[in-house]
Amino acid sequence: MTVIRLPDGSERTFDQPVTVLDVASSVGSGLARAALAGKVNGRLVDVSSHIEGDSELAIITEKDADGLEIIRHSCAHLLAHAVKELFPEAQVTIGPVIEDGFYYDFAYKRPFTPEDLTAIEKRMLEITKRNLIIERRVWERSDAIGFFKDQGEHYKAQIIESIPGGEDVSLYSQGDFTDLCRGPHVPTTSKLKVFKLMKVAGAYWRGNSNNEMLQRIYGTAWTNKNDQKAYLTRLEEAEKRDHRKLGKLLDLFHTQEAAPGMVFWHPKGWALWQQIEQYMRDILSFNGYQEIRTPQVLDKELWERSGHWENFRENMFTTNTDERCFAIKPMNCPGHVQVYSQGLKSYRDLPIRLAEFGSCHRNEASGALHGIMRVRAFTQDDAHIFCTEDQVQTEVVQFIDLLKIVYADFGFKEILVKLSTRPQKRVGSELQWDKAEAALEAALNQKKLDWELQPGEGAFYGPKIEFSLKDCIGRVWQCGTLQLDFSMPERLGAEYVAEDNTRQIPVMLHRAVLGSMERFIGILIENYAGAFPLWLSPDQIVVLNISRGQVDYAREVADKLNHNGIRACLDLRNEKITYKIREHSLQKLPYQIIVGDEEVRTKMVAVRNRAGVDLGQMTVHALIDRLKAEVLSRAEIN
RNA sequence: GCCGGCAUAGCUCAGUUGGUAGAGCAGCUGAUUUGUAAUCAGAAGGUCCCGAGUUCGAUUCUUGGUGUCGGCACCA
Repeated sequence: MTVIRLPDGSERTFDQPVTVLDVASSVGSGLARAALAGKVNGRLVDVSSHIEGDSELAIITEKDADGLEIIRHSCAHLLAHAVKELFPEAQVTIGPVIEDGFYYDFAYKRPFTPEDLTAIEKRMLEITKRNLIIERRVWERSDAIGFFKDQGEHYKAQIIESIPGGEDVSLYSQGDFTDLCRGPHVPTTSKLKVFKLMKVAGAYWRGNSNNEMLQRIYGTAWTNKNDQKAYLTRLEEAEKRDHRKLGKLLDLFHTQEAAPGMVFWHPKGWALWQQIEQYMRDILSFNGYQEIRTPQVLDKELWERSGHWENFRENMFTTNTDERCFAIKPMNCPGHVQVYSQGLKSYRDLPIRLAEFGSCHRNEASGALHGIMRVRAFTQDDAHIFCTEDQVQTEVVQFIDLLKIVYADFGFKEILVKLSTRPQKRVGSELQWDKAEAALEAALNQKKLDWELQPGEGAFYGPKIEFSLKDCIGRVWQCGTLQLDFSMPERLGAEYVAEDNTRQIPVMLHRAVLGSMERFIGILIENYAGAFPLWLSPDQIVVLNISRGQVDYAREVADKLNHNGIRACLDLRNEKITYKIREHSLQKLPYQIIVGDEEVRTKMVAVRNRAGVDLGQMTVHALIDRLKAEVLSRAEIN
């Protein structure tokens, strides 16, 4: 006798062994039809799977998040099936679920074209209509390897070969197509209804650039047409927020062939930059940092000592002048250690926090460049904290607090936090790494942050905490970082005199809140869609005259605003007021002042915001007070 | 760096089955002096990314670069 407990608490008793589908049928035929999989004691299984012993069971349908995930996974198989039918010579490799969809990697003699994608998608649809049963079968590992080798599927055979010996493997078949897979899958191909192939791209076999390049086909899949349509609309909308598009539209910056991966900042973009930089400067000085400035170009020898030369020589810009080899700094840390090391430091001086808006150059791979998010010349809001081991935890916690305040002020609500630990290629002893990793983990837990572990992703000199933000289409970009470094101070000879009069080596924390100014501004543009809050807007308000008669008064108003610290501009062009309003609204300028004969007479101004909300008439002084309050609050408009 | 796409006026984009190109907006000139998201008219604007090849002739075809876009790899 088997007792099955359902999520609503009810129990069903069966005399003989049952499958998930049997249980679903016993509840109702509707549920049986909707069933995509089952969750038995927390483990996802196929509907056809047998339930062993008394169990808790949830029937998974398309209404469950797990259901959508299974649909996407099955769509990946469907894609592989269609490709094998159309291109029998193509070899299949892997096809996982990703956010909003799935992909599958193929090895094929020529690249797939957009026309191929159309044909493949059509074939996928046909296969769903065949209503093929998707069957799971467990094979012996060696049999499975033979099976795929016989079919010329060498990649699949390789994947199974890398599964530990002795373990059985599960294979899923639909019609003539069989793929290695853990599952579960939907019961029949007809369950897959809403999907779309999105793009093809190259991807290395097993993610290793020494391996051959495969072709990855990306697709999206949903439980219903509306969700898919909403997703596609979301992508279209996101494109309008693209920082490259807005950078041009709002005249913030440009790039050109003469300087790939480097940004030309225009007056408006630079005004935005300056606001951010000044804001950070205030925050730093309030939190006990001292700002410094270090040379752009330093002797190669210093980079050899720091270890950067050995690790990143390929990505460093160098210059040979007067028979000496210099490197253009890719990092600020060696420079900061030089400043620290001027004059003997006492334990009483620590912690010392040296900050720099450091301009760095890295010769990034051409394919890595992306708008202003990944560039070759960038400015870090960098700082290095020199402290004792005992002070590390406090400093890390304080930094996390500071970062949270800053991100909140810029309107970011979703911050992804990761802890990256020791990489293969590293300096420093195992003991140092143990201590460093433990210290960061302790701080994260003390702040009760929701963090993810990234083993092996740390810097060569120490582990790091990464704080990432998402761009308009959900790509994740690392911004803030905190790196613990027990090695660099020693390598570069930093020390302090301890309480017992011995010379000790300080611990160094590398940290940046925004990361790179360029990247942060790029994300800021996308998050606000170019409609910045008042405190960040390059131009905060524009004064518009209706006709020639108000030119003098308009000038007077703009002057008064500017003299009171408001970034005001004038538009006295001989254009209709509706034309000017439209133009400045499209430029996302926060506020507009309209002055006509009436305002000249009453010594007032008529104010509206970029969304078209009429704020009525007021005196210039009242307006200034209002704007100043809004700037201080850093509030978002509308 | 790797795989694939793209590169035409300041911007957004048409176009040429090989005969050196066109629109809208912006800019310029003129008229209009306007009350809350586009006033009208005129003139002007191009190394069709760069180099080589094929051809009587290349913006178009071939090829080599550069930049850029989408991924992959990388990211101190």
